[in-house]
Amino acid sequence: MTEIERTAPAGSNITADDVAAEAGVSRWTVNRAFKKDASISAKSREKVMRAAERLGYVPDLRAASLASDRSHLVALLVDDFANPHKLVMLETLTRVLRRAGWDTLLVNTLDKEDAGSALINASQRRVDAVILIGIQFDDEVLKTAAHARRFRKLIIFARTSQSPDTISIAVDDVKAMQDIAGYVAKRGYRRPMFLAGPRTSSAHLKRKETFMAFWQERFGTVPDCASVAAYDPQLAAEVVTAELGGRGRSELPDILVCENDALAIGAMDVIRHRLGWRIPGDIAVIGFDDIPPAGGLNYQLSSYRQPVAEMAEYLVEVLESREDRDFTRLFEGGIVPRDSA
Amino acid sequence: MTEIERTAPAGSNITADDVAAEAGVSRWTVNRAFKKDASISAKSREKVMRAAERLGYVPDLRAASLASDRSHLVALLVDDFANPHKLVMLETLTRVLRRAGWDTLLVNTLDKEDAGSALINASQRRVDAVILIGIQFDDEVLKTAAHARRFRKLIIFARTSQSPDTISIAVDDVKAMQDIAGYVAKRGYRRPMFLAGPRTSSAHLKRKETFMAFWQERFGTVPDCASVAAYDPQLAAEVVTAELGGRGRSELPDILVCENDALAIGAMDVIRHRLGWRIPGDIAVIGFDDIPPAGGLNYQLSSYRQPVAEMAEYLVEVLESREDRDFTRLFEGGIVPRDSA
DNA sequence: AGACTTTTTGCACCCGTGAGCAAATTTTCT
DNA sequence: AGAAAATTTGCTCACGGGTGCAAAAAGTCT
Repeated sequence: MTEIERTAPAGSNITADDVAAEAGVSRWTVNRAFKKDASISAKSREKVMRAAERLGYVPDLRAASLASDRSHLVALLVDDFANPHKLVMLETLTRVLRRAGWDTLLVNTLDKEDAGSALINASQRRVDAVILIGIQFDDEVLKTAAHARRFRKLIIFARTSQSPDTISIAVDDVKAMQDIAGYVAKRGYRRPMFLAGPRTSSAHLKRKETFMAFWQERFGTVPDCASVAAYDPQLAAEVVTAELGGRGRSELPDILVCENDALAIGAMDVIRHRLGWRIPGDIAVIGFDDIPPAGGLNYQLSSYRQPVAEMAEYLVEVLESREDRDFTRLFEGGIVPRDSA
Repeated sequence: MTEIERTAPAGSNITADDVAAEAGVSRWTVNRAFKKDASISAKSREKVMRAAERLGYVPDLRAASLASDRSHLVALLVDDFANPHKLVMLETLTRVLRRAGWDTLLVNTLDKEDAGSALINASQRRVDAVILIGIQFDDEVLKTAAHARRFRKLIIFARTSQSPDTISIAVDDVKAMQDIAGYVAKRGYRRPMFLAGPRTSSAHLKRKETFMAFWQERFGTVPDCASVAAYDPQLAAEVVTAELGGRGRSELPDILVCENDALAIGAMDVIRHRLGWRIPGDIAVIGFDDIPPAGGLNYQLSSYRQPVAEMAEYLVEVLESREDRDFTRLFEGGIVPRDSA
């Protein structure tokens, strides 16, 4: 190796020491140059940055994280990839987090048993926080999490949980579902059927309960109800076929209130193409989440939009705050009326 | 702090030293216990694991990565969240990678200008490889990548690139499109129109060119062609409206060959609901990727399925191999015929 | 049992950076 | 100019674990 070698040979390891030598300062000055709000003169920073540029140096975040005990890294645990809404959430979260200087580890929680090992996975990378956006995180899993916990914050996003040591950032499901129920009633529907998703003990959506309670109180009747094992349009299609197939028009509910759009879309497909009814003529449909296809020409699905971006911004605030007590922060969205109901 | 403190107080930092003390061995024996294929007796491993369990110890992968220069971490750069196929790819990749012991950093490349800084981002985490699954990575970006490169491998997934130092893992677009063109011809369609996605200089899909060439050679005519600025159903809808709106039935192409399903689905929506034609009666549609809704009741879209899981398995092989020359590995999928064409 | 081979264990040194303090330098004020 | 205050810089020690070798322990053979 000659001394002339200046430009970074691809793959080599330029460290702060190399830059320090090049710039004629100490290693610590180099590190300070890369740190915002560090105590360093504009002149030396400039000098360092120039040298770093020449050598192709970027600080090693592993070492930084090791030394400072802050990784600026979060783990996103996801298990529910059949729901198109997940793509929206992933996009929003990664965008907002990255803008704020946070990196995201995407962990696919393969199945329920796997949730625990996914948490250990995250622990080993020493993430600052774990964010759960999935459905199969029950109390048991969360308890495991609390045990082997090597991260400061456990955040449930877009869902609320009663578990201790857990932060929830979600839409106010009760308020939202009351809005929907009110909308359904006001539009004159009187024989609703509720299409629910899977039930988990923790991190529960209170949508079904709220709707049922509302309806019973208002009209004294208990609506029909069906449940789907996952937020998957195809599964929803099967359930709706089983429920509504063979019914005459008069036996049909007048509206299908769905726990979210993934279910609603599967239901709409069945209603139109397998059962041959028209929407909203024969039966109306309303969903939740306002996923992209809901606004498309084909579905024109009335839905409820969560302020996902706003929730993500708040998530960043939570990550950046020092305190780590548990709490729940609720947001409010709004109904997006379209043709389907 | 008393000496009685045994169980890990949540958030504290148990290190290999602590476990070593607890198990009555040296720190290195502890680390060996956690390393597969390490030179350690079954007895001491057992002893160590028991102690680790008691204290709630898990090895720190930051430190491991720092010391060994292997992070077992990859960065996934994604920019194209409007395409539902991305969700499938994300699911498959994260699942397969995790099974093989690799963690995934999901980086949302906000826009074209941002691609460079996304790469630096990944570099700072010292990932072992960067995987690109997006559309806006042009030669310039890739050149930047090659420059500031702190990772061993740059892999373009589900797309091919001519860039040097770049590994491509993709479906054989030429072969695939020839299959599709053959299928279209055999089904008797004679006035196709091609709906293409955005063009990028590098990492190009050769689908359009292949289809055009095939058709010209076979029938001597050059099919109509339209182009959409992103793989987004909504954008596709606009383009198709502009192209086909106002045409009479006889002026219509008899089939719309789409570069992928995201475009096809947007096109189908317009054709049915805005233009009022029937599929495949008035105009047929064929896509690419076989995204979930393609198989749903509503679309029943004929498409081409890529062996994504198989490609992901191969990706793992590439990650695990030592050599880092550039090459391209092509896979073969197959047409999934449905009602739309 | 003694000599030799194989397995297991311990150790020095290194990976690249941060926190916090003391020394050096610059700026400000009288 | 000289002293005090403010800013900048360098340094020690620490973060947690991997590499490769040497010492120790265990197993094998005659």
